[in-house]
Amino acid sequence: MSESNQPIRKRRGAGRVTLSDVAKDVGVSSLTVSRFFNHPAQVSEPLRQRIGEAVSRLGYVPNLVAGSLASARGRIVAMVVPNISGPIFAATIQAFSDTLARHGYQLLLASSYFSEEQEENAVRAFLGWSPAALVVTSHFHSQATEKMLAEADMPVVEIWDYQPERSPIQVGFVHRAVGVQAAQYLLGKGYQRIAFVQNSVAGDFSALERRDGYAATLEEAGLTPWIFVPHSASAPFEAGRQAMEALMQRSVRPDAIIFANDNLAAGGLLAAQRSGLSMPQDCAVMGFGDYAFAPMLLPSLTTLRPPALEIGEVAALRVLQQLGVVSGQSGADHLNLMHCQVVERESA
Amino acid sequence: MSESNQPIRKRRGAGRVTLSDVAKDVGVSSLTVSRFFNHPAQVSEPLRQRIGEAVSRLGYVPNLVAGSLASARGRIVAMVVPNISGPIFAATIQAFSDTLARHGYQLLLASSYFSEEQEENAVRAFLGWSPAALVVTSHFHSQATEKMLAEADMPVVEIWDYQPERSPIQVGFVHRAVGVQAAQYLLGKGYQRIAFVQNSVAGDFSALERRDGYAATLEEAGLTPWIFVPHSASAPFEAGRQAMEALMQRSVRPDAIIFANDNLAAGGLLAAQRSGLSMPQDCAVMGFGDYAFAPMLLPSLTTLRPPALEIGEVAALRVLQQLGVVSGQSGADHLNLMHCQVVERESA
DNA sequence: TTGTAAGCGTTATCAT
DNA sequence: ATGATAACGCTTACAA
Repeated sequence: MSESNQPIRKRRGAGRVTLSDVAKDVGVSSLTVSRFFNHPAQVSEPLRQRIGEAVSRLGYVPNLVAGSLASARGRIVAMVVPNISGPIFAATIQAFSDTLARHGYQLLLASSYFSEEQEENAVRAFLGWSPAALVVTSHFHSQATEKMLAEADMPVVEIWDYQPERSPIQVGFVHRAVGVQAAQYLLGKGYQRIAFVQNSVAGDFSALERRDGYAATLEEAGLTPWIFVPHSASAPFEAGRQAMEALMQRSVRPDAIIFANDNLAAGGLLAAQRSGLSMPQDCAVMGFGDYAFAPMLLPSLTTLRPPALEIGEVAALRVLQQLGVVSGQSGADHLNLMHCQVVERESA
Repeated sequence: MSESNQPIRKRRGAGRVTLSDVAKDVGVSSLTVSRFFNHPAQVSEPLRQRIGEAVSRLGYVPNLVAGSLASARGRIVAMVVPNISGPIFAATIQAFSDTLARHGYQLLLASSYFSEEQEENAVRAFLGWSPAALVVTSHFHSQATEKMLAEADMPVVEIWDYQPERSPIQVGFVHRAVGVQAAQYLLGKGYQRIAFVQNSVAGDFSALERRDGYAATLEEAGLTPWIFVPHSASAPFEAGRQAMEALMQRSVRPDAIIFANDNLAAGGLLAAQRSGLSMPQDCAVMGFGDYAFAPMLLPSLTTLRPPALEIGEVAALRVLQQLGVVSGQSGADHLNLMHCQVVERESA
């Protein structure tokens, strides 16, 4: 029998090629191979050649899990958004993920569906991976989540919102100001009886902030806010239809409606068409989000365009700066105020 | 001085509460605390009580990185899709992520932008995390990616495609068949001069398979396929417009056009409207994808609806079955053939 | 520029 | 039902 005392040791690691396998092959210590990856400058040129050759010949894939455990800094960034498939956050996720990937970081993603409980679960699960950074959406969190964010030993970013008094890095805009912006736009156009249709999704608190901005602006102008609340269970389109029908059969009709988002607005517009109304003559309509379909509706939808892509990019950049991966001044750059833009089309 | 010989040891682990901290607090070995999480049945009731109490009092968060290294099976699943923000894959990602999360698995996500090179990079990066499973989109991969998939020591799933002869689990539909389906639908409606407009994105090979299905069907019917190729650099809307204008100023016009996807179709429809054409009288239009705006166009868009959400759900389920997390028969369930559905609206 | 030794926090093995 | 010990594969601190 030859060499039968070779340790079997295939218990766990299923025979993957390891750092020391490469090291053995080249005839150096595993430390040197590690340096080859993390500090190539510290390895001599001839050695670099031979190691590089061995790495690709052996098909070595660095075990990032082991690396993270050893260094306590994994190249993963975790992100929680209300939803992935909505037209709003997808662009942010995409930009965020791409910017990270360009620097060797991967994205761990979960959605909260505007539920603080689900957000909390996601954050808790993420923390176990000790990600390099943690990104959450808006400043509305459960107490437990707040606590985790405060104690988390890593950069924390809040996106799609802007609360200068909060300590996590803020990348977004002030929703209340967006409500003001919408109301002012319509007032400037001469509309007087301006209604606001709330989102049918209960947990969308940011939409309520936009509503508050609208209400305050109307009151300042000496007008009475007029808020319609759809049945909370209904789907967006349906809620928009509901709102439009209810509002237009009043004896005193609104002359303009701000919908909490473009989905609701689209539902409203279609309902109006069906009733033979012609917009914006009978009633102006304004949305929020500038979803892909906004320019294709009839009439095309006037709406507010949030800087979705920019938020993703800047958030990623701030994370990378905090991690020291890319350079950037330190000042008050935890504040990143952005703005929505009125996209004027036919409906208002 | 009291206890000044306490080991400093704050080198790396940044003072997080560990398993053995909890164990020390309760007065058991860390092994028992580990069991409390992974095999609760093996821990006696009174101990379970005390451990549970200590865990929440100390705010212990399991270190998933350490756990993964020790057990060589992390609760992470990696997924590569062409893009996140497109209207097509978002629903799949959402459903996939949610189904996984329900079973304690997290989603690691990256996008390839229909580039085999970017896909390869993403897969390579993911493998380092030794995810529990790996999901990629379609069967078009670089050689190196194929090799990695073949050698990966974990369940591999290909979604949005169906190639029964391939070994990874297949969850999706046959794109060629969808091309046939579209052509047959239009032929059935009596259209004769049916054109196909290719995607302007170069790497979208699946769209080419749909085209081939269309071409074969026309030839079988004794008709000549008529394929329009937009400038490869142009954006989808723009490409659709381009195609529509080019095709409609021919002396012999098509009486129906199949666009590679709904974005192109929307561009085409808008261009037609602008030229004063009325669809489908002057020319029928059919898309692919059933994007959110399809019912809101004028005319509303007839298109093929892919089972996006279902793909995500089933893919997640198959992964969980392979991992033994949920039960399921073993047979030939690596094959999951689904179908697209013609959504008949006004445009064709 | 290269190497040695000591963890990182958990789970698998084997024992009691 | 519980525990002692040895991995898991890598990186940091300290030497040489």
